[in-house]
Amino acid sequence: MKIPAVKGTRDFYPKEMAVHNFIVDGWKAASRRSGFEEFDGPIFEYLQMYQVKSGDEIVEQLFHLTDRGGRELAIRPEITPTLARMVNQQVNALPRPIKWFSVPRLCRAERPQKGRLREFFQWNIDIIGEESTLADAEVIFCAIDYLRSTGLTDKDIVSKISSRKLLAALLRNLGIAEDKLTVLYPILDKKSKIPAEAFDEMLRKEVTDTAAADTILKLMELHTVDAISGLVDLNDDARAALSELQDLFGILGAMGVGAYCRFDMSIVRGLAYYTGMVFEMHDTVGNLRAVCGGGRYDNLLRDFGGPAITAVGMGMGDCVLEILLREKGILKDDTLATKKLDYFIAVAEPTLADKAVELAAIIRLAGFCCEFPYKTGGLGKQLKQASGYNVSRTIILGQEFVNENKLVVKNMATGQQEQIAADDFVSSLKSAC
RNA sequence: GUGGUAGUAGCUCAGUUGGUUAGAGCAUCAGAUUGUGGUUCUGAGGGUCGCGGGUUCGAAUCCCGUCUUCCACCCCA
Repeated sequence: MKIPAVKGTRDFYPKEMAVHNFIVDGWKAASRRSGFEEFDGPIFEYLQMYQVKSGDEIVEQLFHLTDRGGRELAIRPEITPTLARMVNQQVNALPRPIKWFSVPRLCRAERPQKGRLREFFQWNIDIIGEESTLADAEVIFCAIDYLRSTGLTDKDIVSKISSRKLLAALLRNLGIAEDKLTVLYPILDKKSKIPAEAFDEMLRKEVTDTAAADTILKLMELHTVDAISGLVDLNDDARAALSELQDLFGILGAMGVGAYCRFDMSIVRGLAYYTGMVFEMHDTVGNLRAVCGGGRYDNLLRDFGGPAITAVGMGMGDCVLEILLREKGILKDDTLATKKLDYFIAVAEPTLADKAVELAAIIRLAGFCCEFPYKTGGLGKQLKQASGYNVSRTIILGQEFVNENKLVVKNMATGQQEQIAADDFVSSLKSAC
């Protein structure tokens, strides 16, 4: 009986694995460049962990199970609660600021579609315990640093940045009640995702004051921080938030990634827990869903039973990223080798087959990648095999080994070959490591 | 959860108004090639036509159901 792969999952054959590793290796390298340390947790947690800050709808999109001890568990749909739990457990012992990253495998029981599967990987970086705008800047910088390292430019991607703190202050200034804010965030977040008329209607349903709604609509169109003060009167909170944003853009400019960054009031993020800077990165063409998103959240650790410590972080999924990298021609099929050997040993004299195994083992123990053929057919066939294996050098064991203990070492790129005494070759391996 | 789309070899796809033994390219394996590789030529293997039911003398083809894919909606941590 043939059992199919589960809906919304992927199989990583060596070819796909090479692509996956290309992405993950890039993520990890960028994280380390900015001084983040890697962590990971279990792939399942108590179901309750994901009910703390989410409603029932989100819990429905969870893969959950009951174990034999009756524990209600869920496969992790995100790593942030695990991060909060882990940090809380050792919060007094960890040196600040805590700069951690992770590349967890996550599962969500959603309907699969373009750029979204039921099982995926997500790069997360977080800085915990640092209030300075420098931390906000580092998170954004690190994400841009990675994308730039793949070959994407400021023509391809843009980081849209805003501030919940600023938005909240402006909305309060317009007479929006405090409890209305959390209702309004998810609506404002849809601004660039739905037709203008539909957005207009949704907004006016919640904001009955026509003048206030008009002002909100104008605010959402703004793309420079300075334009805000021309549009509305600023109170102290708004001025403080504005100055923070200006700081942030100043730092990003000084870090050399200003061209990737743009102020965009319409970036709100649907989630309630963001309290400060929020950002999303998109392809400039705008066909795809966000490549990554994040922001500052002040209450996360506290929500999970810890102290009130501020944090800032972001997540980047592998699905949209891979689509983008393919669209931009950065990832192509057959550009990534699934196998690469330093040496392949070809056997020209069938009696030397055992010698090939011995020599291969010596080369491997010296730290090099090496294979020998299982079947010693024609030499031509073995060289063909070596070509397929992406080999740098092929060692031919033949008559000269029988007569003079010499190896033929063939450079597979140039086709040139030379004879080397077997003992010299082995000692050169040892001196190389 | 809702709507649409498609499903034929490992992959990409042909397959006539329903009609004999379902084909091609690529890939794989073997041979040409018993001391020299990526090319070329020859051959071979590989199919429950997604699965189940129905209509029919006869179904890859028509109908129903189901699973899966892709796309959009809901949602997006």
